Amino acid sequence: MQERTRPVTINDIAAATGVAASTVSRALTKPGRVSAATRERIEAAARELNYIPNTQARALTSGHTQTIAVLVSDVTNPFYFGIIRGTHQALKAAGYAQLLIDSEDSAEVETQMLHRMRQSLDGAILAASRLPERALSLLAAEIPLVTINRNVRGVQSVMIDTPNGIAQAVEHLASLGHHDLIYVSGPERSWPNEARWRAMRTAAAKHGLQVRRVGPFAGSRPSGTAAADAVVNTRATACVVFNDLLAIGMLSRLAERGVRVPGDLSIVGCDDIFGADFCHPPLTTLTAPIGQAGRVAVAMLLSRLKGPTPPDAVRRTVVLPTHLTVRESTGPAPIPAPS
Amino acid sequence: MQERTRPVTINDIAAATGVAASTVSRALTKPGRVSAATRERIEAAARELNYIPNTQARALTSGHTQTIAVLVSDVTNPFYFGIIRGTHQALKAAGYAQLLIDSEDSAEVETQMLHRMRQSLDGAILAASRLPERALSLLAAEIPLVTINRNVRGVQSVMIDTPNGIAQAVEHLASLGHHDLIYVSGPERSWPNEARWRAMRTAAAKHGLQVRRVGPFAGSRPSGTAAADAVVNTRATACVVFNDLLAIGMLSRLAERGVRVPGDLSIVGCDDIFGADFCHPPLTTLTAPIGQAGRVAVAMLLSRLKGPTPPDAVRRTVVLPTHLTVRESTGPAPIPAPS
DNA sequence: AATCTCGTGGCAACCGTTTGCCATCATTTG
DNA sequence: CAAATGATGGCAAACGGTTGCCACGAGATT
Repeated sequence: MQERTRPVTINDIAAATGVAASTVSRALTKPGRVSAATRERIEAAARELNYIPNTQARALTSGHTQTIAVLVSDVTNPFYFGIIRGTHQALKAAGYAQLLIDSEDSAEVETQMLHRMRQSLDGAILAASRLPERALSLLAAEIPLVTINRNVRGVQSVMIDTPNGIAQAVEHLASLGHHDLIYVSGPERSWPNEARWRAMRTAAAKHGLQVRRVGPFAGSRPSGTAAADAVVNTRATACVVFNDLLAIGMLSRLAERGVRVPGDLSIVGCDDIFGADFCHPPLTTLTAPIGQAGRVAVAMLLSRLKGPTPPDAVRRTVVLPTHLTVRESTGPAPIPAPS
Repeated sequence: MQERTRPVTINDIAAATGVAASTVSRALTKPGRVSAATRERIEAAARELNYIPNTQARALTSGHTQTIAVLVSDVTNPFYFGIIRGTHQALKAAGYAQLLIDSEDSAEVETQMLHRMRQSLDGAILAASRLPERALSLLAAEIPLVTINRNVRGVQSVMIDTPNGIAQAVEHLASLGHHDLIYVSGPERSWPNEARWRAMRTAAAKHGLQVRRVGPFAGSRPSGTAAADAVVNTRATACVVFNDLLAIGMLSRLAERGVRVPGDLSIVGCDDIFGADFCHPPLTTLTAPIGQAGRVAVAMLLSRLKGPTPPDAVRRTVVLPTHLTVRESTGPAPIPAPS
């Protein structure tokens, strides 16, 4: 029925209460700055008129947009769902909006987007950045940044301690009698991938086990085919896989080839994403506190936006623990067939 | 090294080229309005200085924020991944930013958020709105809206034609010799849920099959337990389930109870979400073009934002076809045990 | 040759809010 | 009782663009 009405502004409130616009502004944003009496009158009027502050105008002077970008390298990767959920919750609770950006696995898109939007953002959370270290530092000087699973000097970060979990996984496999392990590598330039591989080697060494690596593979389901084939060729009896997505892809291929899991081959994934518990067989995996990672990242970012960077009060890096969740994709090492 | 530099403004460019700021503005936004020569000079300077227009300031006068909100009822529901991906792609291509909002399945949050942000948005896409029809119409008057899977007079929408797919599913089950069908119902107030149930009844009637309904259940994995138990009680031989998430939940419970799928019970899901192909057994399901739905929704919204609502040139409702993807959760009806 | 057009660019107001500075008045202090 | 102090509110200038209106000059028209 009614025309699209012009939104209520502070001027309308000022007119309604007979004070200046500046007083309205202060009453609404700096509670102590005006007398309690007038503040109440103004607040009443604001409620009455159903006033909603204009974010754009606010941002223009204050420089704060109340918006945080969350960058993921691929929105369809279930690993990020948890993160997105976590950041979303925390941001919403703090009154911030979440701008979701898919960097399409491209460092260029990542920089471009961040650079172009920097005036519209108060900060950004980088889940799995593909950026080289130098570019990341540079960017961090332009806009407040928190990375997830990426450790760069001078940039706050939340690290998921998968390496430590890897040790648990290797222990688990060792106790099942496996001697010959494979690490199925993810993308070469992925930071967590390298960390996992290093952890795997040290853990294997500690238990006196042999460990090799195949790959690199993309951390996606389709790559599972090639990965599975590669692993089968090695004749190893157990493997730890870069992430669950890849592991699930492998599962399909192995079923196709008639390789029994865990009868012939035990598999450990990483992350415990959606699906890891209902694939077949359910995946033994390193459960990562993904949602928490998102929430913590937001907390770090926001605390920095509030206090003007108290040098050390803000912790630079937070490490979140992981643990091994044993399901059905791991089992005793097969008795070697007499050759 | 360098201080956080003040961003380049239109005035800087004006100063650099010796023209007025207004001319710069026009050169950059209304190409025909200035002479080619000056425009080129200005563009060169803009490139040179690495000028990035300030979105907030632009929005203030123009009223356009180049931002579209995408509302989902639960970010962690894999059904929305596809939609989010689709909208994201399309929006990015058109130079819009995507603001992701989780309505937490609450009509109240939905209205609140939309209302509060309406000044910061050019429009919104509602994937699975929980809003009553009236509220939706009202909201549509406030801010350009496109709904997905929700048909309300006067509101543009993208409909996924699952009902038609249901007919295919019933046909499939009929051909496998099933006579006694169950529809496992989703949330009561869900629009698509009702549509699916209606389609199921007419399809069953057409084939002379018996069909009942159990539920309502939440469209989530945990609800699968109760749903599975309910279905087993009915002694039906086949069921169509509101969505894949619920179906996958049922699968787990059925395995636990020793009910074989499809040996004892055939199951058809809806949506073909991530995971439907690798659960156990892989789910026969109605494949919905989810990503496309997101893209189409964006296209509809943007075309309306451009042309000032050419009454009919903009189609009001677009229907997207679905098809049945047969995997391994459906099979021949069991031979009834002699009682 | 005088006028009409049109293309081009500048001026200045405006979008809604924030904020530095000043004026006012009441209260406290010496 | 005069002066200093502090609390409170108004004025006006930003913030970075956009846009209506006007002015100027060149080419076209009569």
